[in-house]
Amino acid sequence: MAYRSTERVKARLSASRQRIITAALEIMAGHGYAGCSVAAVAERAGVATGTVYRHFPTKADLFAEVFRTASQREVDAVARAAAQRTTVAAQMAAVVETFAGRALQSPRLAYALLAEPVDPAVDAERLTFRRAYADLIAGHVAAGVASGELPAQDPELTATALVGALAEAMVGPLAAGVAGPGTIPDLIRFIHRALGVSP
Amino acid sequence: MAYRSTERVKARLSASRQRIITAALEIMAGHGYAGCSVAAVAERAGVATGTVYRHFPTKADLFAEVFRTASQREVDAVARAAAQRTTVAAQMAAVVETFAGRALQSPRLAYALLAEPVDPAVDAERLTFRRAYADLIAGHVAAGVASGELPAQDPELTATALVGALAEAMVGPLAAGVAGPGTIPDLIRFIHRALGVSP
DNA sequence: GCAAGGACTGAATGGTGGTTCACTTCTTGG
DNA sequence: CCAAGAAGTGAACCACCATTCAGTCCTTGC
Repeated sequence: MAYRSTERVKARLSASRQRIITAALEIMAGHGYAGCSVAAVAERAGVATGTVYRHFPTKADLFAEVFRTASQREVDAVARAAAQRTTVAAQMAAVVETFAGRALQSPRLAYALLAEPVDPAVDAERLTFRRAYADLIAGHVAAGVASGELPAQDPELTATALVGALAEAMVGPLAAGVAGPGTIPDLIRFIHRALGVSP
Repeated sequence: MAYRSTERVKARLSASRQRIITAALEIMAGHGYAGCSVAAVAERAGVATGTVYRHFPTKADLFAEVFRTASQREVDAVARAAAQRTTVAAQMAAVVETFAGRALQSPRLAYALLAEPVDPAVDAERLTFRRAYADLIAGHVAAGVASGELPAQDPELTATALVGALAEAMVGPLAAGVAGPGTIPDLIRFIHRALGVSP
């Protein structure tokens, strides 16, 4: 045997794979999923289209990973912001502010992640994205119920419904490019009421 | 001139057009939007594919109308159910029960109308669907705020968020085919809290 | 019955874009 | 430097389907 993959090659492969994912993310942020042909991603990553298929079996697999990466980043940011607060009320305010703030910062990407039409296989990844948010929120809600800060309720259902409310409330502003100044505070008030935070 | 379209022909044309819409709806209810090739719709309607294009300029136009028809039916049913109640609390309970009940009755269709990936042009029609629900809810909320049954709030934002909550809460059950027995009552409680209905 | 003109047909067309693969280039151990 | 084998290339391929259109069938008023 005259060839065995070495560390240096492994690193280059991994870097190449990463560049493809990054390129896909950048195109999504600029032109949405609709602008993400495999050829365009490859060109931006500086590789040939065929090379994309050395790293991902299908386009759907590539974008499943792209969605996973982007989602993780968003969920982490929101989780980090919430973790710095002590009451559930403050935690949920942080969730809304962070989620909405970041979405409005990159509206095209947020739209792609939240609502843009995509292949069914990629759509499935979106479910886990929303699920991750729901889990995050459900954790805080359950803690709030346990501590008595919130009234008794099903944390899962509350969290799911809140994720839907948050996403739906952002679709309009994302399409418009900006949110009215009252939107975020109003949304926080809505969510506090929905949680049963005592006024 | 030896030919002028007569009533009988007009009626046949209109019936044919209607059959195409109905066929599309039936296929959506059975196999989702994904199963709705023009050829499949035409076959089910008992016409040739070309005939579809004598009634609709493009597939997107056909499905815009299909979505509009189906949506209107849903919104009307929900509006009718809500109109029979007198308090906002009862009206919103009726909204949830009717919306969720009907969705669970035809889960595939509900999924197609709510969340399935579709052409952007058809997706736009979906926005008006959600908008119609939001307007319906916003009307009741505004009345409730005016009468003092609900605390001060932006009825538009509340309604939008509630539509999102409702839709999101249904996606899981729709995928599963059934909702847990507590889902609908819990959802009603959630929505009552979110509206600020006094307990 | 017949001419005019619309309705209907469905096989052929065409555009799109994901996927492949024969070939080239690079990497490795000896 | 060489042979073996992997990585990279990108033009060609192909499947899928919406859309078209030349030919056929119907309907109408005379």
